[in-house]
Amino acid sequence: MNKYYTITELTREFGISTRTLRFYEDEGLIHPERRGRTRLFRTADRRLIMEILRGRRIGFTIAEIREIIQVYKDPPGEAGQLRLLMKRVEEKREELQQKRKDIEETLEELNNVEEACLTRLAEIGVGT
Amino acid sequence: MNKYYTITELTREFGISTRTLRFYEDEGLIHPERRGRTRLFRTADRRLIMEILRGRRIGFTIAEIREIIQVYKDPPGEAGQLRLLMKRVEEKREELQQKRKDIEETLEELNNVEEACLTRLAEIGVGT
DNA sequence: GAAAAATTTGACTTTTACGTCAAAGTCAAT
DNA sequence: ATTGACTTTGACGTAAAAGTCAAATTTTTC
Repeated sequence: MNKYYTITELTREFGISTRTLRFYEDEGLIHPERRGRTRLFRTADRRLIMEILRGRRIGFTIAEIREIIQVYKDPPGEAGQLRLLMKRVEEKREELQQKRKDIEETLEELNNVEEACLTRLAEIGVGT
Repeated sequence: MNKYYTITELTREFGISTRTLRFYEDEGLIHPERRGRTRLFRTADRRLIMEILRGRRIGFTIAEIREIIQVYKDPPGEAGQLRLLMKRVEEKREELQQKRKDIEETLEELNNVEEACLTRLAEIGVGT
């Protein structure tokens, strides 16, 4: 079938605007096909968008996301480049591990807040 | 001793600028004491800054961070407010869990990239 | 107590990631 | 062929989170 997605189908699915997708195209993150001037999105484009949005949720900048996509598209062949890439990977790993730790600590705090709320609610009104 | 920290001590420790700390003060996140016009930071301020930076790393906005600080400073007493807060806590929890999942997936991908690099390096140059 | 270093304030600028039009083109259905 | 929905392009706008710069104070050090 090789179905095409229209731009609004995708914006609805992902809760983003057409402006956002156009922006991602301008930034070179996606390259939907065209019929005339209208963009036609393939399944591959859709998957890529999902990855872009994941990167966005994590807090990656457009430049970082572009870089990641780039590496997947054509991985470096030369040894120096490979080592450089590995260094960058290691940096990113540390950043993400820190972020994960931050998140876990914050989740803990959310638990405390919730408990405090429940306790307080029990104190003032008997009904839950 | 009840030591004071100067603004630059803190900027150096946390790798941020004085502008950032002033900005956080303008935004009502911190309230360092003053001797004349100069800011004097206490240990409590320092801890608060650490929490602000953690929030920042997670991707919280200033407004969200302010809200969190506010809840800690004076938790709501009224039942309706408490329920509202619990709802917000639940939303944040889901957001953070999603983010954690995103991070874990990305860490997995980083592993793959690293392995691919190592494989490729082994292929081309024998020396590691 | 004078010079040097640090700090403050205020105003203006920048960057990122889009939002918001407006005008024109396009396609699907009537 | 026209209506109406959708899409594109381009230009300009915006909000958040600082950065930058200059001038005035203040503090510290010798």
